[in-house]
Amino acid sequence: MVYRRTESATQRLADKRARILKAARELVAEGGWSAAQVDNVAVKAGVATGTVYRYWSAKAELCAEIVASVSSREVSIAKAIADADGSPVEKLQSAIRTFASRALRGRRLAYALIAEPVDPEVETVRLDYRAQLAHCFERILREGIMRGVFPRLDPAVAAACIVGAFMEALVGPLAPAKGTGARADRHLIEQITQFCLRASVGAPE
Amino acid sequence: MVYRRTESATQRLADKRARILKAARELVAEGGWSAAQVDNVAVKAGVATGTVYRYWSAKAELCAEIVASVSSREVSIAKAIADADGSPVEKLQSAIRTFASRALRGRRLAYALIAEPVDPEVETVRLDYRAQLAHCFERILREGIMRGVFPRLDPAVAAACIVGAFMEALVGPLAPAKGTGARADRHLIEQITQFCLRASVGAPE
DNA sequence: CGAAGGAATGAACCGAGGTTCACTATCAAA
DNA sequence: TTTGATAGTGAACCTCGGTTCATTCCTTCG
Repeated sequence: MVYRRTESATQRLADKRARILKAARELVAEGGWSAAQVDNVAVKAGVATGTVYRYWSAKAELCAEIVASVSSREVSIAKAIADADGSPVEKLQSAIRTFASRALRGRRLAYALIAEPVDPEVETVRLDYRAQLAHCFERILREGIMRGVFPRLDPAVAAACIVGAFMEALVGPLAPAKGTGARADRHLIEQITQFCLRASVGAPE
Repeated sequence: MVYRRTESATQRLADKRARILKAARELVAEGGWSAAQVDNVAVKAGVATGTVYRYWSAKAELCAEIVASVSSREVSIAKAIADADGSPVEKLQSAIRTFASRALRGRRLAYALIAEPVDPEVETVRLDYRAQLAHCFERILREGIMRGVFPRLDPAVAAACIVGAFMEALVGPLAPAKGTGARADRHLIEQITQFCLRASVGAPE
C-alpha cells in the first residue's frame, strides 16, 4: 500500500508553502528582516514552527527565496525597459522613474531587499539582484555613450551611483517610515530622476 | 582615609580606555560590527571581558562612541569645506573628492559607519552623522542655487542622492573588500565626483 | 474500516553573544 | 605595613532565535 499524493493534496501543500512565504514576506515588509523570525512567520501563517522546516531546510533559504522572488520581478521590469526601443535618454528616465515609484509603494520591503544586510547566504542573492539592476542601467548608459548622446563616463560607476542615489534618497532617510503622502512622493521621484538624468545626460529637460 | 587617584593613575585609566576603544575600532575596520564582539575586543586590547564594562555600561555605548568619534572628524572636515570661501562648484567638488578619498582609505570602516546597521541605539548616532554630512552638501547646493549657478533642484533630495551615490559606488560593491590599487581608486573617485557634479551643476568641466 | 506513511506539531534543545558578579590584585593614604 | 577603596578578572549566567524530533493528526488505499 503505497501512499500516493492526490492532486488536491499536492495543491494543498503548495498552498501552504505559498502561505508561509507570503507571511514571511509581509513580515519583512512591515518590520524588516528582524521581524521575520521563524516563530513569527509560523504564527502569521497559522502553522507550527516546525512546519516551516518541512518546506525549507533553513531560515536562510526561506529568506533567500523571498529576495529572489520579489527582486526577479523588479529586475525583469528593468530589463524590459533597457531592451525596449527608444532613445537612451527616454529609457533611462523611464527606468529610474519606474523603479523609484515601485520602491516607494513598499518602502520597508524595498529597503530590506536593497540595503538591509542579512545572513551571508541571503546576502549573495541580494547582491546578485542589485548587480543585475545596476547592469540594466549600465547597458542603457553604454548605449547612450556609444551613440554620443551621453557624456563620457564610466558606465559601471555611474550605474552604481544611480542605484545608490535612489537607494539613499528613497529608502534611506525614511528609516522611521514617514508617510509623506502621494504628492511628496511624486516630488521625490521627480527630483531623483532629474538628478540622475542630469548626471548621466548632461542637460536636464 | 579617602582614596584619591593619582594623576598618573588617572592617566593609566584613560590610556586603557583608549586602548580598548582603539581595539574595537580596528576590529570594526577589519570585519564590520559583527567582528567587534566584546570578547574579541577584550582579547585584542589585552584585557578581560568584564573590564570593558568598567568603561562602558553596555556594548552599544562603546559602539556609539566609535561612530561618534570617527564620524565627528569627517563631519567637521565637510563643514570646514562648506564654510570656506570659494565658488559653490569648487566647494562641492572638493567636498565630494575629500570625502570619497578619505572613505576609500578605510573602506570597511566607512561601510560600517555609513551603511551597516547596528543596534537601534547606535543607529541613532549613525543616522545623525549621515544627516549632518548630507546637510553640509545641502548647504553648498543651496548656495549654488541662490547664486543662480546651479539648476533648480531640491537641495535635500539632491544631497541625499550625492551621499547615496558614493556610498554605493565606493563601499557598496566592495563588500568583498577588493584591493584594486591606487590607480583604480583615483579613477573611481574622479568618476563619482564627475557624476555628482554634473548632476548638481549641469555641465561637467 | 484499518493499516501505513506522509504532514504537522511545539516543547525542548543548542549555540552565540552580551552581561553579571564574587573574587583577586593593585594602589594610595594613614 | 596596614587598610580602605578602586581596577581587573573570567567563568557562569541569561536571553534570544534557529533548529530538532518524538509524538500526534490526517489522508490514502486495500
